[in-house]
Amino acid sequence: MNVRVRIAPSPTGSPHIGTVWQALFDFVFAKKKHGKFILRIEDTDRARYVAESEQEIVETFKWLGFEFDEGPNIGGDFGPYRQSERLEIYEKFARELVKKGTAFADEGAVRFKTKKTGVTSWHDLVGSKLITFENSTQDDFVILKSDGYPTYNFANVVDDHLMEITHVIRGNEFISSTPKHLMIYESFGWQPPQFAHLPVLVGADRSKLSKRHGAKSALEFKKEGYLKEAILNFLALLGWTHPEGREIFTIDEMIGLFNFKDFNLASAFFDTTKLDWLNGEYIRKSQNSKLKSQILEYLKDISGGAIEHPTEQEVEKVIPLIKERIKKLSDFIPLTDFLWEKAEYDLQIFQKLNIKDQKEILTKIIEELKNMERPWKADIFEATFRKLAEDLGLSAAQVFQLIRVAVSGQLVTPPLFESIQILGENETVKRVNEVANIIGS
RNA sequence: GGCUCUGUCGUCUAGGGGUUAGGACACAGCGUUCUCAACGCUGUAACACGGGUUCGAAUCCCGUCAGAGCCA
Repeated sequence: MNVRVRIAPSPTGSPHIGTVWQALFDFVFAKKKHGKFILRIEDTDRARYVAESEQEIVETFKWLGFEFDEGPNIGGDFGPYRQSERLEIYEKFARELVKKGTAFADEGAVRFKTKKTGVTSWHDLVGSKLITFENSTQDDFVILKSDGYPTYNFANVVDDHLMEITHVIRGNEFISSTPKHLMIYESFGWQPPQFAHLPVLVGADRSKLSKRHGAKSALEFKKEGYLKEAILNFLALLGWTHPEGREIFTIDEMIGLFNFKDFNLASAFFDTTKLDWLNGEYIRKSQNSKLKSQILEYLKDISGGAIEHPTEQEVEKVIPLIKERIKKLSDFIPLTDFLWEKAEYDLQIFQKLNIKDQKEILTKIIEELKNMERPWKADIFEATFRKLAEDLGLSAAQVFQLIRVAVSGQLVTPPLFESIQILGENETVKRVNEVANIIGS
């Protein structure tokens, strides 16, 4: 059997993380079965239609690597994959059902006549279980609205059949409408696909993640400095478990091992705490050269154009210093900007140091800096200021921390010696001098 | 309200008749340390509740409760 799986988002806004989570399993299953992954735009809800979101859907999937085999392309023709351009098809099939007697006209709309006896059931792939509905609970339902647009229930079935979809993988909010879908397949005499109803992702209030509840779009995560590899890995961990219990794995590894039977049926709370950790893990194990281009690309992205500083060489130099200190690409900025920009000083910060006579100490530090042979060497730098600390009756940590704040205006920076090396001898002395001048005794 | 799905540490989860209920994140403590990280070690923390079956139930069955979804 040639497996064909579709993801069918509605263009009601930039796809949020719940949609991406669904798409991940659609994609992984299709690849696992060496089948086709298809994108279809379900735009029959005209009230909520947002034109740009079609492009955002394509852009998001492309960014995450969900290459689809069939579907619209950026800037290309959405035509056949957009339901709004297939209205005559739904109308034709609705008429066919009326002719067969399983649907009837009702105040301008067309309504499907459900079976009222017996049961409708199917074997759901997720959790491998039988789900059964009494047909007596299924009311007649509208398939074609009076404005000529099909309802979700109808368009979905017709398109899935026409596109020869073999596996319908979607959220379990559709479990209740599946008996309706099955009845439509039956009255056409069509072979229904297999169903896999995934649990839904929920937000802090335990209700389904949605834009209305402030669910972030996938592209916002990109803006916040998350790597796509980390996002994908994190999403995979919600509901699915690697057979060896591994927490870190690639999508390719997942494709080889995936099975719906192993899915956890409970809805998962989307909590980014672990995503932050995973993102840090991915950054730490990234090759320096790769991380360099990721950071440069990120900086360019958020500034919306070319940037002067940091340059490629500057980023390269600083990467070993920050690699273990950033969880997100965005963390790069506050940690390093004092290196390429003028440091800003809030004098209150010096009080937090809990060191007396700072002006005098800074003067001594400047003296040492001026006497030190250039270029400064890390070991000599360290020995010099350890000695100075001892002479002043201070701990080495106190002296280093004072230099740190004097040079950066911050309590937290990358390692001091290395930072100063990037800053340069002249700039370092200049900054310490400035601080010594503005600080009170 | 009817129907359906789901309940294991704070979060993501493993397990699925006999386990000290395992792991990861987070959190706390200790170590290392020029700050912060990273790293290492240690710790706190869970089977929703009630019945039943059984020698034995977190695990199987029934009910209750709770949450979610769809429909009205």
